[in-house]
Amino acid sequence: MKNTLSSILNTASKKLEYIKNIDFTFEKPKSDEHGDLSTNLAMTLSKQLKKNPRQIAQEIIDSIEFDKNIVEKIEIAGPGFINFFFSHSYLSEKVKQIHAEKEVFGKSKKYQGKRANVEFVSANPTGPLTVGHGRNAVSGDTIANMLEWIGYEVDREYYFNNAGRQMRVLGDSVRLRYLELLGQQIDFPQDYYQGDYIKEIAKDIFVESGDKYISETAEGIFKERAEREIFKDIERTLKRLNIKHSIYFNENSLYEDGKIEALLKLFEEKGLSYQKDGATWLKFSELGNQQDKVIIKSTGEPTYRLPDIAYHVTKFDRNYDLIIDLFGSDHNATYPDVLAALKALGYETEKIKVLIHQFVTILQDGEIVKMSTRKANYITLDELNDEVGADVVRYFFNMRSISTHMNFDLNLAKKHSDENPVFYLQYAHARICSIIKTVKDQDINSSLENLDLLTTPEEIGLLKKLNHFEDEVLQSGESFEANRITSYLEELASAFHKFYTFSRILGTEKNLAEARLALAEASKIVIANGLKILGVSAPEKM
RNA sequence: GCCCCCGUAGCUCAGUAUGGAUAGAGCAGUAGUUUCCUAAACUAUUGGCCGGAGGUUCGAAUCCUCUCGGGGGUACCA
Repeated sequence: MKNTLSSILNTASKKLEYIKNIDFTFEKPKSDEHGDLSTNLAMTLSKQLKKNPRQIAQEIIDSIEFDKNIVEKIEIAGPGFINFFFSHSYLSEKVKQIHAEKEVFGKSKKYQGKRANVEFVSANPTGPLTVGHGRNAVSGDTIANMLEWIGYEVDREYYFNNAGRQMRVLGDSVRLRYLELLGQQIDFPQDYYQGDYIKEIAKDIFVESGDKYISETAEGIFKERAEREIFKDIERTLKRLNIKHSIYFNENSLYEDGKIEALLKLFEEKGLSYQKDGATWLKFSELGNQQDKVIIKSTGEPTYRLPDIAYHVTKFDRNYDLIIDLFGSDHNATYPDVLAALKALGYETEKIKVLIHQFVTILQDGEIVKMSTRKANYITLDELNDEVGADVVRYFFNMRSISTHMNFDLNLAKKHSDENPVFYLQYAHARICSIIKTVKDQDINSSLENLDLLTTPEEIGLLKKLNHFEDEVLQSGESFEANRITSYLEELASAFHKFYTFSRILGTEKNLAEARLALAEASKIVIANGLKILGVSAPEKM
């Protein structure tokens, strides 16, 4: 729709100098009286041209050439909006396109040939994924889906770290539990991992090998075993949500491949690093950030910043056109340093989009549950999945903007109440499947020949909604906002339910019945495609 | 102290990028709809000083300043 209008408006550039090289923007007016699409172009131009916006709007309208078969009328309204009303034949033409394109309807080639990397989850294997990780996982995977729909070739990447203090503590937690099983008196530190899964891993080792590892260090078998088991669980949890990463990037490889060393050398050559108090510092204060930070501790161990920077260098080396980092707000202090360092090294940091999602607050029995992996006080993603199912989990996380602090009322989610709109969408889809089956039995087959018969307000409302799908997908993908898709689908389902209520297929004159069936089938395709983007199933029956 | 996010209807949230036309939706509430393709639906309706105060503008939920409230950060932890 927007493309069609852009090219129509461009015809005005033959007569109007100021229309040249303008990137037209359109919005969908809130009220139907204001047309199908609208632009505030004349109002924007009025400042620069110093003319009355309504007068500019009139000039534009007078200068454009358009086909009455596409645009029925153009109006100037309010302070200077130009409102466009599409013709019925243009709107119904979309039904033919949907029938022709089916499951690829809505896909765009705009970013064809471009490659994107979406890094998400990236939780270290220290325990089961929590509800908070769930938000990250679902958002990341859906963003990847949306990018694919607008033409990108996408890699889904998981970055993890199996060196460092965190994992050492994990290994030692298992070791202590193991010693406990051997009958030793242990002192289990408070800041160690308290969860039962630690005891289970220790028990497995004990059952298999007895006291064979009584003198083993934390870094050996204990850490290895814990990491392997926990990672396996994480992958299984993600798989339940239909999430699968294509690349697992291990921090260790950065050391093994000499990437860290090379980076350190580069910093030194460029005069960006210096030594102080036995540590190596990076001059972030000269790169526009608040203060210098340590990249190598006096103990010789790097801080997380150094491998993070090196890791992002590899993303640039892998030639992505778009690099997305998705993480929780607890990490919001780390990315300015990484970006500043990359920029100083000459990388095009504009390619990196850092998306930060806010925390999920869990309400259980009206009380906020404070979560901490270490204290084992959390609700796992698996538990949530058990309670409400993957469709609800995916839809729930997708329906809100990632920047919002989300309240997740467990009791409510468990209830399966009407408050969850995923059922509303799925029901619309199931209903259509049911109609198609019923009317096929009565020998009614959809036809694209008489779409001009679709003239009731409900039919036209549905046609209009279907016409917006491609624009919505594009806009969602470009802004990385899945909640645009969920809102759109809810409106589409609502338009369909209205159509269903007022436009019967059975008992209607044949040509009209066949046209209505074609419209219903088109709605089914679009709902299914939208749900596909979100990673939610489209059931045939409910 | 400083940085990031949030504050819009009883509840959960859109709308803020690019300022525009009477501020939207779902749920809850109220009143209705089914001899008829799935009532997990539909129709009508109640409900708002867009946290507050200034400012910019022909025009502000949207931009600027200040302020109040909530969350997350601010390590030689990740």
